[in-house]
Amino acid sequence: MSSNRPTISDIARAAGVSPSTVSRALNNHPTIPETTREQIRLLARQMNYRVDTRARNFRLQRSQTVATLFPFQGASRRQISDPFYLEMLGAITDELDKRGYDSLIARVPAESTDWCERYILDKRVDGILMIDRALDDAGIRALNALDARFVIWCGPVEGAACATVACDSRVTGRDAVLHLAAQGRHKIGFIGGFQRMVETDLRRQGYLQGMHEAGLPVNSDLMLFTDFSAEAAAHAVPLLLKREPKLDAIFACSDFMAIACMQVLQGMGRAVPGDISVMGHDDIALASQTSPRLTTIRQPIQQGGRLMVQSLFEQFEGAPPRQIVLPHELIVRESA
Amino acid sequence: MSSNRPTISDIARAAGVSPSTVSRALNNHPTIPETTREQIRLLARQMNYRVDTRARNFRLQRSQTVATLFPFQGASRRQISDPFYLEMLGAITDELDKRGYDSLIARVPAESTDWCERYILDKRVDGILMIDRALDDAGIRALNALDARFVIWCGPVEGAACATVACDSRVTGRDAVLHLAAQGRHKIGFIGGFQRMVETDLRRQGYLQGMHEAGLPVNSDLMLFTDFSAEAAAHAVPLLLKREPKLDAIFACSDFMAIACMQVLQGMGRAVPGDISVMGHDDIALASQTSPRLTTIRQPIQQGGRLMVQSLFEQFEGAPPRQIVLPHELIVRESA
DNA sequence: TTGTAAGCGTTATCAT
DNA sequence: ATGATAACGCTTACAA
Repeated sequence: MSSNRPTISDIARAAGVSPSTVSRALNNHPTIPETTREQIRLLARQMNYRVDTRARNFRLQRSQTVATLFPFQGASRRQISDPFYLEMLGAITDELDKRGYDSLIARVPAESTDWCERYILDKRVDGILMIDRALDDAGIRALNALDARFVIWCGPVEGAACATVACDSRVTGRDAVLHLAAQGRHKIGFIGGFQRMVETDLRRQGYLQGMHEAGLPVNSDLMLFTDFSAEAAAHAVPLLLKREPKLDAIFACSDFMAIACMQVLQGMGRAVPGDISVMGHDDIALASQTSPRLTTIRQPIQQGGRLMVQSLFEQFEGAPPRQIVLPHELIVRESA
Repeated sequence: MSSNRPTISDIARAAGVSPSTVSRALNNHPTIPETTREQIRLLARQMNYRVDTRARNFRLQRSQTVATLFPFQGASRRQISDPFYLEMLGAITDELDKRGYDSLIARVPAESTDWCERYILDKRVDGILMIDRALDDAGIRALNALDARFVIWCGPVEGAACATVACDSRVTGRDAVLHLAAQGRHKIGFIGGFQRMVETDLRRQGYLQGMHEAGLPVNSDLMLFTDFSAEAAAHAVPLLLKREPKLDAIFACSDFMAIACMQVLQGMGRAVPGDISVMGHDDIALASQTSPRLTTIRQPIQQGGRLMVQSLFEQFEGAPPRQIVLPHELIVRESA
C-alpha cells in the first residue's frame, strides 16, 4: 500500500542531517565516523529505505547492466531451444549477478547492426556479450565506432580490436572429422548451424581440412546448414541419406542436433554407430545420457561464460580487449 | 571516438529552439507543427542524437524493463539446461521486445524473497515474470506488499491477488497416469522436478489422483524428485528399477527428463515401450524427434510466454490480475 | 506555437 | 565532519 518510498532526503530529515551525509553514510564514505554511519544505516533500515538504482545509475552515468545478445539468422526467428545456449546464459547471469550487475537479454538479427544503437547509444547497458556473430565484421566495426565494451563468443578476429572467447572451431571441426576417419568412415556428412555466422563457418572449414588431411574426397552436397533446431537436423538426415546412400558418418555442429540425428537414424532402423557414426559438438549435459552415449567435442561452456564476463570487466577497468582461445577435448563415447 | 553524444540541449541550440520544443518534436507532440517537427527530427538524425533511456526512464519514473525470474531450489544452483525454459524465455523476450521493453533475467533462490527488493524496491523493473514458485505463497505476499505488478507461471492461486498463467498441472499429471493405466501399466514411477515448488507438486497430486482413479496402489518409493536435469533423471531410473523391478512405466515431469530416461532404459537393454512406457511433459521440439517418439502432454509453451507478457501489461494499465488456465493436450506418439 | 523552470533521486564538488 | 549546491538528461506544467 505505502507506495511512497522514502528518499534520501526523507532519511536526512528524520536523522536531522543533510542528504549528503546520508548518502555518504550509506556508501561507507570514510569521512563519516563509524557511529553516525551506523545510526543512519539503522534509521534507513527502519524506514525501509532503498536506493533508487535508476537515479543512482543516471547520476553515475552507468547502467550496471550487461546485455547478452543472441544473433539469429534469417527471417524465421524460430525459437532456439538448444540447451547449449541456456547453459551458457546461466553461467553468464550467475557471474554477472556475483558482481552486482543485471543481465539483459535479447535476440538480434545477425544481418543488421541496429541493436548497437539500441543498447549502447541509448545507454541501456555498460557492455555487451555476443554469442556468435555474422561472418563479416560489420558488428565489430559498429560496436567499436561507438566505443563500446564488448566480448564475442567466437574465434579470434584478426586485425580488429575485439575481445573474443571460444574454442578454436576450425580445430574442433577438424578433430571431429579426423576421429571419424580414424574409425574407417569415409562418407561423412556435415550439419552446420547458421551458415552466415562465424562458428559454423569455422567448423565447416575444419571439416574441409579434416577431410583433406584424411585424404577423403569432399562432396559439397553433404554439407547442410540449419538454424540449430532439432527439427532442422532431423530433416537433414533423410536428405543426406538420399544424396549419399552409403553415408557412414554425420558430424553435427551441436549435440542437440546430433541427438536429433541419432534418434531419426534409429527410427529409420539404422544402427548407431554400427551403420553410421554420429558426432556432436559442445558436450551438453544430455550428451552422456543418450543411447548410444554421444561422442562429441567438449567445449567448457560454463567456464566460457564466466570468462566472457571476466574479459568484459577487464575492459571496464581500462584493459585492452583480449582474445581467449579455450581448450577443447575430444570425448569418445559410443556413437562414433 | 566522439564519445560526446549530443543531448537534447545541443539539438535545441543547433536548431535555434528550446529543449522543450525538441523534446516535443521528437515525441510527436501534436502542438508542434508538422514542418518544424520534421526539421528537428532531421537535425537530430544528422547530429546522431539518441535519447538517453536512463535519463528518460528516470524522469518518467519507470524502467521499461521486465524481469523474468527462474526460481531454483536447493544449494546446488546447478545450471538448468531444459529446453523448455529457453523456449519460454524466447517467447517472452520477443513479446517484450515488440512492446519496446527490455528483458532482464536472473535465477533466484526459491526459499527466499529477497529478490523482490532487488528488482521492485530498487526500481530496476516495472514488472516481474516468475517461472514457477515455491509451495508457500511468501513470494506472492512479498510482491503484493510492495505493490508490484507480476505474473507467475503456475496454477491458479486461491485467496491471493496474483496473476497466473499455466496449464492445470493437477490435471496434466492425472491425464498422464490415466493414459499409462489405459495401456495396461500398473507399476508407474514418477520423476518430478523441484519438490518444494508448485508445478511439480501439482503434478504429483495429479499422479496420485490418477493412480487412485485407475484403482492402482501407490508406492511412494516410486516418487522421486530432481532438479530438472538430465543427469538426475538418468540416476533416478536405476533407483526406481531397484525399488520395483517390475516397473512398467515412468512419468517424468519434463520431456527433457523423459528423454534422458528413455536413453538410459535403452542403454540398459529395456525396450520402450515394449518393456516399459515413458511419458513426458511439455512437448518440447525435440520430443517428436526421439526414437521412439515421445508420448507427452503438450503445454502451449510459446503462447504461454506471450500470455504472461500480455497479462502483465494489462496490469500496467490498471486491470486486476487474471488467472489464466491454458489448455493442454495429450500427445500420443510411440513411447507410451 | 513556443519558452521557462522545476524536478525526478542521487552523488560529487566545494565550502565551512 | 558535514552542509549547500549543482548536475546527470529528460519531460511537463505553466506561462507567454
